[in-house]
Amino acid sequence: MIVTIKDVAERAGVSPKTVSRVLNNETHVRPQLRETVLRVIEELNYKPNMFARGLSSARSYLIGLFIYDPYWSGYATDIQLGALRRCRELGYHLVIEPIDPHIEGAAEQVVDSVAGLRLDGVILPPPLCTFEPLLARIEEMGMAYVRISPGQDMDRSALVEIDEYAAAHEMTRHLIELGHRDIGFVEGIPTHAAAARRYAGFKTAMAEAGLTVNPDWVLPGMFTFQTGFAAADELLSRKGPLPTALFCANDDMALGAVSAARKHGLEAPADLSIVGFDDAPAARFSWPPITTMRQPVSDMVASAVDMLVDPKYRRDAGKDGGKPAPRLQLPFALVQRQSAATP
Amino acid sequence: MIVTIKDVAERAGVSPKTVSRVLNNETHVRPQLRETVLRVIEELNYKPNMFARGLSSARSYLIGLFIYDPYWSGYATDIQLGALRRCRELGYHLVIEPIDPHIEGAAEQVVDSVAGLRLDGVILPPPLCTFEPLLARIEEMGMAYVRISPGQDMDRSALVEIDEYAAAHEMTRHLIELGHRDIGFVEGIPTHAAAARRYAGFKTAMAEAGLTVNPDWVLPGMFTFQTGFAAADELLSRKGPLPTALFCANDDMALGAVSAARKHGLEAPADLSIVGFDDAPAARFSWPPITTMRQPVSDMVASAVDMLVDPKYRRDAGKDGGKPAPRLQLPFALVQRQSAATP
DNA sequence: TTGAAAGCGCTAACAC
DNA sequence: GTGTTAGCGCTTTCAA
Repeated sequence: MIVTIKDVAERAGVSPKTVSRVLNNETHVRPQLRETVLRVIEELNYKPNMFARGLSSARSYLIGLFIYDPYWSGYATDIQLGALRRCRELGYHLVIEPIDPHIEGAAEQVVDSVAGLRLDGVILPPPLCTFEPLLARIEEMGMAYVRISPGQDMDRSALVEIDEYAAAHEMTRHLIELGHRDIGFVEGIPTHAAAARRYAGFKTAMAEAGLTVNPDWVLPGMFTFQTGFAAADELLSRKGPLPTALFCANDDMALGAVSAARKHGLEAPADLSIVGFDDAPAARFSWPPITTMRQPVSDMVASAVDMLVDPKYRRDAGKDGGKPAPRLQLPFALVQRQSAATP
Repeated sequence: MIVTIKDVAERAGVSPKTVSRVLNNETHVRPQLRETVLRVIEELNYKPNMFARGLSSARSYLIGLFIYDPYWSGYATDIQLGALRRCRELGYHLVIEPIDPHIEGAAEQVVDSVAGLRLDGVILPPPLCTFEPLLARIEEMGMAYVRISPGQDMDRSALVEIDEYAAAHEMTRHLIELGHRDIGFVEGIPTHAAAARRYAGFKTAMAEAGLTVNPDWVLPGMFTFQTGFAAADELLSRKGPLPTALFCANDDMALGAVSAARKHGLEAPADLSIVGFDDAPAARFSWPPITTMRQPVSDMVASAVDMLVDPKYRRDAGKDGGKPAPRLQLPFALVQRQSAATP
């Protein structure tokens, strides 16, 4: 009923070890023999048992993706898709584990619970990539991991990112070139280091253009629709002068801001230009479509998978303090849509 | 370095088998011995190796969730959360596998690729729960599976659902009681059987109230923001008479419809009542918040996990043609928010 | 370039 | 109630 490596070996007239060699693309197999084995594998529809494999070798063909995203923004969506896609391409499987940093001991518990899975590595997107208890436990267990856009501790582990600072700088330039001088900013989660770098890029671009940042127009946000809504709602409720443009640190908040503006009888971009960051799916389909900064999130996570699969990151690699942790920077791109225009 | 069952056994002064018994909550272990073993496990921070376990037993402690949701609606979000949560509670892990039904052979390929994982079962949410090639392959492989809201083939396998028909009926009644007589409907994906049952519930409720369904006001949709937007956009562009309420077969489309209405200078609910279905997270936070029908999606999937973990659904259970496939129906609830009012 | 033997860490089956 | 024995299906030695 269930086909094992022995069945394949018998039918192909070779030893199990030879089949194993073919399976793992090892060298030292006569091309002709390899062909035969491959054919038999096909014929018998043989699928190697991952458990037997994992038990006797150092690899599990399993990658972990740790997430915390209670509001399931478009960002988290892309993260998953990228990981899923590349895992599929490489013959790996993805194990997703949510972790709530606010729950005492949650991180440790999750890491322990996957310890038995012998994951080949784990991927840490924001905000978990800067969650210290989690990092500590992962390192303690000797697991390989790659962080996505941590924005700090750059030499601590492999990471993939975009230049958040430069991207925010470019977005701000875009607003300024459109003719805006009074620009507000809705910040992201304070503990998310990338959020700080976006704000830094904004501030620098303003200063370089000889513009001052009005502190009253810098609002707190948590990267969610509601906090974007709340920030804009609060801003637009005031008596004083208002900015002509609002730079939200991500798309979900920009969407919320558009909604809040509407509540105040204001339309984007006619009455207020609103831009986001990330290029989440919803930014494309909302009304108006949101001008944003595209981050190749899927590609970033796919690269993270690549790093984990690469032999030198595997858990049996051993630390060679020599090499610095690899740091991959992917390109970003301004996506002009209809939520921003001349004031 | 790595703690095995033998280490625990030695330290506790028992045999490995006894440790195994404790691990698996088997009977026939003296309470006192059990205590000792548990303490040693704790002390040594022992984590059973899933591979060894899976290799020698029939269980993998792995559940598969197959999804197809290119637009990552709120529905898919809840599906995942429910599965993740219950798996965590039961000590299982979730392996997520996307399948695109439009790609020739994709289903077969995915099922083959997880064959080596010996999943304890797979969960099939819409629209995959009615995708024949997938079902066929899963059955061929002898895998246990539970479908979510398939709406057809009710005796084919275990399933979890709500009474879509009754729910849509109730929502329509709500609109009618609000005073609406001219009600439009935006349909869901045609191949999604549950979508048809929602429409049926709508039609019956209308008929029962002596109201006619204007076929011009029944628009096609695909359960996405864009198709909801497009449907409403098209409807509102017409010269003729317009409905006073629009029942969208899910929340994402309702959100799109709200957006389209706005494009035409119409506000919900003042100018047009718009309701959805599902109670997706976004329905709560949009402006206006969407009146919708709550489906306990998370609980439904959690129940599906329970079914799969239950011994009698495990892959070593064997088919006993006697028992009918279990069918679990969970309660729904009307959630009145601000997108619907009297005409 | 190939194969034989010895486990990997756990649990099933069977003793005691 | 508890322990012993024998694998699960693969990969790793190491020998040929």
